Amino acid sequence: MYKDLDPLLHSQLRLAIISLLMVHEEVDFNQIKDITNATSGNISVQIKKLQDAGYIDVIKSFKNNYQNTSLRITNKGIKAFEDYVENLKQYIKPAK
Amino acid sequence: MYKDLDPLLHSQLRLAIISLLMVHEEVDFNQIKDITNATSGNISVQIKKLQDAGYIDVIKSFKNNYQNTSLRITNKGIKAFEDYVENLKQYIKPAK
DNA sequence: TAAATTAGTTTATAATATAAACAAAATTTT
DNA sequence: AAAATTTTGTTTATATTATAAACTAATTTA
Repeated sequence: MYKDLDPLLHSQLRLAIISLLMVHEEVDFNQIKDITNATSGNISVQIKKLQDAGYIDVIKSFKNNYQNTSLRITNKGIKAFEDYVENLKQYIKPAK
Repeated sequence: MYKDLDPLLHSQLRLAIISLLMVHEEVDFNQIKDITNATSGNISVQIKKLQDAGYIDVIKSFKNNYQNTSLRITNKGIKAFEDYVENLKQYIKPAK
């Protein structure tokens, strides 16, 4: 009945990051910081976890002389998100 | 934009328990064990947390000579669940 | 050129989920 | 009827996780 929820996505900050990436083609570090109000350290750690899982691609470049870290969701990430939402529905839309 | 998710509900097992209680007037310890496949210890701890938060009432009685622990959701619990779901929607239904 | 800002990483800590070990009463087995 | 087993949980220990503090390195400003 209640399927397991992917622990990588069942985390407020990582879910917010993935959610942003489902809507915007590409999102960078500072946008995430502004929108989520999380600390840089926290964001950095969660990005690495999502990257290690193959859920996102991390693109490092330079923008007006500063380093820039940009993210894109992968197909694997999209699938994981969709599965997560599908499973989650069983919890939040309880039907008799 | 992304509102904080109540940490008490953003936990797979506690969410499953609350979800069950949103559907069934009263649910007992063993039903939770059967449905969730969680260990007794885990369930016991999570029940206490939900009780401490005032989200559920815990009714201890005897049923055919054995102790029986039964749960009911409180109004506060219902409100918390509804708020949680409302906030969660922003994460899982990302709109441009 | 010293101080401040930008952009992020690494490391430490605090909280949390989870299971293992334990307890107490009831039942079954020998 | 004593010993072993089952039922119904609780307490305690451990492993994982989320999060922030401390740090690094480059750039810009005073």
